[in-house]
Amino acid sequence: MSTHSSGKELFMVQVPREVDKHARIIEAATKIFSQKGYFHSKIADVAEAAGVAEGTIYLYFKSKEDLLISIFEHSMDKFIHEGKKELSKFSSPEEKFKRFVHFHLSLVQENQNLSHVIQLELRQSSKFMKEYKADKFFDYLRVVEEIIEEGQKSGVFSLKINPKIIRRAIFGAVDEMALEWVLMKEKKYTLEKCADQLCEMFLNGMKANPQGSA
Amino acid sequence: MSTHSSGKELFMVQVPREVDKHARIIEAATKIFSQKGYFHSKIADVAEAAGVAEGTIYLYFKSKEDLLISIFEHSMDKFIHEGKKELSKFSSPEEKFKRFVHFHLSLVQENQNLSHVIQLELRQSSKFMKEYKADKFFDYLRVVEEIIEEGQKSGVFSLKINPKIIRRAIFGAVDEMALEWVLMKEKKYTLEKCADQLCEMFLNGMKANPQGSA
Amino acid sequence: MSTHSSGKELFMVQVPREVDKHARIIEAATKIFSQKGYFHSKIADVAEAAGVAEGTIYLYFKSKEDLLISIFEHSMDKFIHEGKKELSKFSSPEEKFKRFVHFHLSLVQENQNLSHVIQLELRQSSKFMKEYKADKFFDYLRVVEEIIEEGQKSGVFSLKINPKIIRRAIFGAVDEMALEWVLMKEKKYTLEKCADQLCEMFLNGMKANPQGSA
Amino acid sequence: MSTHSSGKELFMVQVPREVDKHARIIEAATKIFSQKGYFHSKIADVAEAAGVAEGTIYLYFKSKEDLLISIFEHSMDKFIHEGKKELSKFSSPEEKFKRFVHFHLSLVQENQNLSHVIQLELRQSSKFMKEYKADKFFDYLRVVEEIIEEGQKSGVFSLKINPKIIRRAIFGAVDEMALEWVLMKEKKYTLEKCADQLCEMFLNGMKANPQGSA
DNA sequence: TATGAATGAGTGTTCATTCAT
DNA sequence: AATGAATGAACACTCATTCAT
Repeated sequence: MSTHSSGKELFMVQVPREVDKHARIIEAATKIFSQKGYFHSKIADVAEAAGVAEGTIYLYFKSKEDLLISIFEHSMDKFIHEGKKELSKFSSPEEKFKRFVHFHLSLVQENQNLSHVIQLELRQSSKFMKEYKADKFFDYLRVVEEIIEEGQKSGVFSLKINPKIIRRAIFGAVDEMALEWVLMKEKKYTLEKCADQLCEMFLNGMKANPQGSA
Repeated sequence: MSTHSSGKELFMVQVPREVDKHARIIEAATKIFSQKGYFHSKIADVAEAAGVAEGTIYLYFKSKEDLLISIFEHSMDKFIHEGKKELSKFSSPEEKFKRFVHFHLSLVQENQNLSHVIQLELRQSSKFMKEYKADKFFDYLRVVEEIIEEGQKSGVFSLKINPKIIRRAIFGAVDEMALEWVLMKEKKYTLEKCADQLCEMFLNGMKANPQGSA
Repeated sequence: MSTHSSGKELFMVQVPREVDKHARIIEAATKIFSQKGYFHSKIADVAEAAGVAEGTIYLYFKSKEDLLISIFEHSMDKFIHEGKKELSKFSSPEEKFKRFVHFHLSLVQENQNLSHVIQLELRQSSKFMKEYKADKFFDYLRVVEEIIEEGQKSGVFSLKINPKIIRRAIFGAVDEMALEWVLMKEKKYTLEKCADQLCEMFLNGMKANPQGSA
Repeated sequence: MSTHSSGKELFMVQVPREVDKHARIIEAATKIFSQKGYFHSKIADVAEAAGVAEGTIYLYFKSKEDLLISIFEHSMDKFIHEGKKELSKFSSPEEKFKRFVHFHLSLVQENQNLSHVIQLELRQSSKFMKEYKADKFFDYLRVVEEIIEEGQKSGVFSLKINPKIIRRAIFGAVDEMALEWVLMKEKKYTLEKCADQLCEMFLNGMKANPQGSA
């Protein structure tokens, strides 16, 4: 869309900023919400950042809360889809696991504002906490769960592991890691480094005991 | 508590129930904030729950935000102190680690409202995020870090582990676990079970390689 | 009406459906205003009911208030004209009076939405209250006044009656009657019945004293 | 209440304007609503006129609409009560009728703003139109109905009169009269004069035919 | 100390009106 | 002429905070 904007202007001079207001508002809101926090952000702030009038926001979103939730919905589908595609390139569960960790962390790195909003601000919406969280979020968790189960079946991950419990622990670890990194002002280490450390520990931790050896 | 208040007044005329009130307000705020969320909670709600007038809250706390932060401060000192005491009973880093996980999870279990506030609501305060988080929260993280370092020194934990990174991953995993458990309506498994799974995985994950094998 | 529109276009190319639209908007506004009240009606509602775009309304009416006032103007000319025509069929003042009451009530009955708007919503317009009311409305009142005066001259109505005062009382009675009837959900009696009762009372009330006494 | 305000200030300097804020707000709202119309009146206008802060209004009234309805409720009880008391002084239905007309008109005269609000602005409230109107307003109408029925029983009013229909006609006539008078800038005649004209006409109109005489 | 009535700044949302197409 | 997306001024209502008692 934005990739051929220069070409567009050649013969469509009169469509100056009409490039999907919906997307522009989402983008602006993500930035503002992540900077100031949801409750401290005013609709006027978002409107200004998006370069539209306040009223325009209500043409695209029912309410401020709807806008917040839309940020989440808008991104999650894409991420889960991309994530699955990324993982499908690899067959070994260990490799998949590494890819998952790297993918999640790089996603956070590349979408820091969005991550911030999803991790922190979204919980301000009681509507979201009641209605949405389960669906999309558990889709995401299930990806981890499936990797673990696959590894257990192929004998590389210990059968002692309860995938339903550990999937959440892994998510928590990866996400907290990401959050720290996002909030960190002077980055002390790369996310790559973090990813490696995490993978090393988790893969070791879940490794099936080399029972045959004894 | 209030049953011997008349006796108290005999020799503590000037501290009749204020100490009591401070605590009662903290307690009420913790409950209300965790139920409704910080921004959706009104000072009037807290006042009612604490059984005091709205104005009274301002005799003990500078502002609503100050009250929120006070909840954190009030509890962290106690928890870190208790945590260190608990851990000091054990000498092996592995045992200490297990204790830490169990201690944190049981703390969450016994103080669900407080956990909720600290984990979610506190981040609403920009003042907290800027000024406080580092101090008390990192004190808490440092406990984990020290256990890891101790384990590395004594040769039970791998030297490949970067304590500064992994401490946060562990905290994230344990805390997310706890959060899930707190939010779970029908508890599908005990926190003990979770703790065991976490310990198993982390201890395996951090274990020093059986060097002798090479 | 719309059935011969193709023929119309043959020699009236420049007035294709505008006349139609003006009327359609008036009609739609009358319906919407009477259903929801003037302030609770949105231009968007009227536009939808009229089957035109919002902006189109502003091609025919200066403002929402102008639209409201136009409803009144549009109908009053017709009604006064029809009323006078109807009354002119009768010569006796008493008969004229009866006709007037019946005519007004049947007008209300047949144009309930319009009546509602004129009786209730129109007063929301300060412009109307200041500028218009006098003109058209007093034209209407004058019809009653003239009947009374005529009756007084011909000796059937008492000279004690002050036509300027009583015309308004009569209008108020008839109109309140009509209003009640319009708002009444289950019609308890016909407007004919009401008209008869009103005429009976007013005609008796205005009747000249039995002159023989002097 | 307001009659001894000067005396009050002598020894109650510190209760300067505390004289029933509820009443002061009602009074201010009545004035503002009648001057500008309900929808054109802002809460800020009412607050300023009442000498209170905007928020204070919401301590006494749930909403702007509630305030409007309260104006009505607050006055109707009093008026109906006073009206019945006034009427009870007289026994002849004709005299009662005259009293009713004079009472209503003088009420309007003395409470012009209030009359305006009740007659015009109140209808803006859909809540009122649905829930309240029936109750209090019909109480008022019933007073007229009872007078008519009493007169019919005692033989002074014609049995041809349907009290349920005529009560409304009378109310409409009296009220329209009052409304005209309220809106009239230069009063062309006294309300007394109007009252006399109305009574004369209605009493004649309802009079039982002197059947025996013929 | 304790109260809670009063304050008034602050903001999400609406909707009549405009104007580029 | 017709459209309807965009505008932005306007306003009811909330609620943290104050302060007279």
